[in-house]
Amino acid sequence: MSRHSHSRPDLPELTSRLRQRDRRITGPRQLILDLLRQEEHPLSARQIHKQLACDLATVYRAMHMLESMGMVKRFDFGDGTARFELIVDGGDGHHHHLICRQCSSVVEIDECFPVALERKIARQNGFVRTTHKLEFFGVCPECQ
Amino acid sequence: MSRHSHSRPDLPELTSRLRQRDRRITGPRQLILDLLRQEEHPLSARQIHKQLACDLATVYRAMHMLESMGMVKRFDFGDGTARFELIVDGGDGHHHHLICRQCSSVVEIDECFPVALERKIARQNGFVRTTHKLEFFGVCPECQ
DNA sequence: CCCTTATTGCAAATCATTTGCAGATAAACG
DNA sequence: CGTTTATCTGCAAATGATTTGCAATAAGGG
Repeated sequence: MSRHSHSRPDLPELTSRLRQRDRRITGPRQLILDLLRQEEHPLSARQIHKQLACDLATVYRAMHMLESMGMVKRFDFGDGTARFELIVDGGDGHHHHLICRQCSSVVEIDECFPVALERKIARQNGFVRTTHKLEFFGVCPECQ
Repeated sequence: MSRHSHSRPDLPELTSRLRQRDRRITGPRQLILDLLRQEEHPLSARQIHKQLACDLATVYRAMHMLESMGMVKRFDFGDGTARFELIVDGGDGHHHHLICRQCSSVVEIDECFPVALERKIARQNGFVRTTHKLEFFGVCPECQ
């Protein structure tokens, strides 16, 4: 069962989380949340900005706030542009992607195998509070 | 056995590879190769530049050339700065790191577990020519 | 409805990286 | 060795992502 079968929060559900944390429910924030809500894949700040009537700086500021609130997760596809995804399942949003290096299409990878590996590596090196970033790259069926 | 027990090429060995590919053996390139040769961990262009008497742009240009020649590997620690490591063992330099989010110290992880996983994910999604980027983050013993 | 304070838009700043260009210099040749 | 020539380098300016200062605006409480 894919994580995309998990509940996608509706907009009031999302904005109420802002209210609970003393954050104002503004026009731009509603637009941004509503857009992220409908997206399966991570979006860059520029992509978000292009589709909405609000400033780029506002998008970046909103992303920082939402990230610090644990509502969005930042991903890094190695092209120098951060991408953001709404966390939909109440967890920490940890998962991975498979990205086509030709057309940049994205497949969400729901399973996370490296956890066990991560624990082992952490233990071996005396590290604590470990996480990891893992993304896969290749050429998708369409681009072959 | 750690990959750091593998042979570390000496400078003439490295520069001769440039000659074989019709690349000039210049002062800056020798400095850069000699510095990378002595480093265990990836260095950013800025770090390289700070230690050498050559222009930052020259460092970046050298990195591109060396990367395209398969002599250095680019790593991404998620802080918006590329880091480069000399490939020492004749392979493709593929490996991973464990990075302290406090002091930025780096541990090289020699094993690569996700290969099998990568194949499975590639097959399931019809992707070909896949790779992956995987880095671990945590807090090192000193910073705890 | 008013007040206070968070938030926004806009422009300018910052940071990593790239690029244009004229001068320097490896490497080939005689 | 000197000449030649294409490759490199340094410097400065351009680029692209992201951040920040600040005055104007707008939530949300009273």
